[in-house]
Amino acid sequence: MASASPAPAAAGLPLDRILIGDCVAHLMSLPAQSVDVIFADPPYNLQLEGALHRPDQSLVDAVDDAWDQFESFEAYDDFTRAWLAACRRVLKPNGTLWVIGSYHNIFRVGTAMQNLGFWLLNDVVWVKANPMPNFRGRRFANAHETLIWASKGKDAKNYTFNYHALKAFNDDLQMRSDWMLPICSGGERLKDEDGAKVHPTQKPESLLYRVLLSSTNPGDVVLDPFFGTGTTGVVAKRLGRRFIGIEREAGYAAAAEARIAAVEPAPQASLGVVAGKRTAPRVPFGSLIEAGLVTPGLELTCARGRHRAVVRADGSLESGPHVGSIHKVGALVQGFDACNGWTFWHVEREAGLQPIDALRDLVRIGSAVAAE
Amino acid sequence: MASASPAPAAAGLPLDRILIGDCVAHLMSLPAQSVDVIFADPPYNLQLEGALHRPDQSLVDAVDDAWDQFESFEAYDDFTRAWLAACRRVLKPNGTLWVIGSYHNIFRVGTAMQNLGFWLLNDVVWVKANPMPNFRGRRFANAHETLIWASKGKDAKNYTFNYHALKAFNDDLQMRSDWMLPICSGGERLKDEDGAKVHPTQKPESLLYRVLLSSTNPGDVVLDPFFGTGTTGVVAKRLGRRFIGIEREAGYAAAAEARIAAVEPAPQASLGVVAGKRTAPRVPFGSLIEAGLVTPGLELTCARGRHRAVVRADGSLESGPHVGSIHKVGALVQGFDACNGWTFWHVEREAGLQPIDALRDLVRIGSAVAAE
DNA sequence: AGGCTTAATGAATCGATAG
DNA sequence: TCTATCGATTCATTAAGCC
Repeated sequence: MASASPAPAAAGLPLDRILIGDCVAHLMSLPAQSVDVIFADPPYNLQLEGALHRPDQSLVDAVDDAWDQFESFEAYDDFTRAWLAACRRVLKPNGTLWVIGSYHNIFRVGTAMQNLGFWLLNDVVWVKANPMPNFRGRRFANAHETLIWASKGKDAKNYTFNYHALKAFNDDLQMRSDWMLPICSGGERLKDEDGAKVHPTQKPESLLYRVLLSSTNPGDVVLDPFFGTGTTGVVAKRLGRRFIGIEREAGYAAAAEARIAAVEPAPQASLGVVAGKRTAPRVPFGSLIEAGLVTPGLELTCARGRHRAVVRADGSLESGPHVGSIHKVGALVQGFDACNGWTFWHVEREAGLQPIDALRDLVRIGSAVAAE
Repeated sequence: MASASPAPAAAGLPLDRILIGDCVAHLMSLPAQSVDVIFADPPYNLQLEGALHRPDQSLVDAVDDAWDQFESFEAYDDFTRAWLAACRRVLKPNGTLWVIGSYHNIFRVGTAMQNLGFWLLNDVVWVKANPMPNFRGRRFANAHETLIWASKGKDAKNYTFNYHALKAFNDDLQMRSDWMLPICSGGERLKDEDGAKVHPTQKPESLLYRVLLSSTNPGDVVLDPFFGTGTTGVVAKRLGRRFIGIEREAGYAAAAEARIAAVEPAPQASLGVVAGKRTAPRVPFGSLIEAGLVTPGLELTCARGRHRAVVRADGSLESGPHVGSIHKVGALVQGFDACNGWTFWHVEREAGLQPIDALRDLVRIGSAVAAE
């Protein structure tokens, strides 16, 4: 699976593979506008000095790897602009980019993203259920990290956001920008033979699960330019998404490859996401008349019975002086600029008042059955 | 109390007063290295277009004031650098600076702070207990704002941080970087004769209470260059700190002055407002999947085994034609309007059928155990 | 008074499609 | 590219109104 050779320029993507080497070089060799989502966990530029001990004098295993060392803010900014620009080229016009970071680097990353034209959709805070405490008592316990989610530009509005799936996931309340999740520990945390952490900043699968569930569809291509030990690949495989990993250190890539190979994908049938009305086939009001569910002359009312209108043969409504579509007349009788006539207007049924939206559902089910 | 005359250059500070005018000009007339803490709530540079309506067609009262309009990122950056540099001069060597913002501006502010030499101590997220929802279903609900807390430089280590006071405040757990607090509403929110809000972005006193309690001592001087309606002054007076407010709009300053005059310095009386314990974290059904306690494809049944449903990867259930949350599908299969999915749906375990609510308890215990 | 229902509102970068 | 139309979308809290 792992490979050090650059991907062919325009002949398809190296799907479900890990490219070993510098991410900017590899990104430049991938076709433009070819991936759906990018998740990036770049070096945080932690700027630590000296060793940190816990109150019991044990040593904290800090992130002091060479890849996290930069000479200056300018050097870090140069690095950041380079990989962000390379990612931008590879991203589809309606793709989105996720970046995770801490206060050490996230402000510089966010600024660079805005300067490159990315349009910020949300910042999301990963609130850690079990963060490392602050041992010196000189600051607040650093209990969160920040993710930035962005589209390619202000006018790129057709990005993927599985709103209803996330809402169902969250017990029918819309998902918020604060996610409380435990850090990566226990059996999920990769350890070597000595019990040492394989990677100092392995992200929990739960975090990537929520990222990919919200912003990708099954079959989408997810690229991770700082693949590390491959959490992005693990969750992508489990959720039926394709991944492309780029990792500079062969040791991390090897650990990732073995880890991903052991993953069992979720059953295909369970991968569907809850769809909203936006994805349902459009049914004009006139179809209800054609289907015989509504007859010309029928009186519609609002839920309270305050407003009334009569159905005309051409699918328009008439209410006093107002004539027009179900939406237009609904807006006019209320004095609003706009109105969703499907949920505003009701018909009298045995069970009481019913929105005409329910009749539309009947038409949809009917045509689905007829199509089989 | 309010005054438009500049403060004398070196003859003491205009304590407990509001200076009306541009903050950079006023800051330049104050003595260098003279204030202990600065709290700044600058314009966020929201870039709104068009009107936003709620689903009930009511209009969202947006922040469209002239003071929040900037021509470009460059103009906003110039503005930011100017006030930050002026603040830096006035700050004592061991003083600290707080800035609050949202994803629209906070990345630029944080970058500018680092570039000017400020040393970031923490970023703190104000998680809103009751944020405004997302009305169009196209993003995550923007449920937090970010504060940056910084010292004057890497070597300025003798700043004030009342670690033990905060720990006692937080039920003997060290204070974390995520603060859940309600937005400013009710009697605390300033309204004019017509019932309209006096300031569009009034901050809650509980937020300033925590800021000043953590990073100032009684008698310290707190400066706020974007004073608005004076929440910083209110809390400073209540906590026995001195304040200097700078505000460009005389109307805001007048409201602040009247508000502060009515404040009784009585710390203990206000403690109860903010000392409220964080309630048990809500665990949505999706978290059980993220935690691996439930896998996509698993079959759930009701207690009698009459109804069955399959778990999907997005945290929804599927039962015949019904797809949706645990609650929605529970209601649909029974023909009810509502259902508590947590107690209705069960999983097969060695000990027999078990409600999924028991698994939720495991998630809560798991994060608590991991935190120890 | 008290309990219930209805209305109001908050730092918001909040469409898609056919013609 | 612009315009008109269709029609999708909300949570917690406070306050007011109504029996």
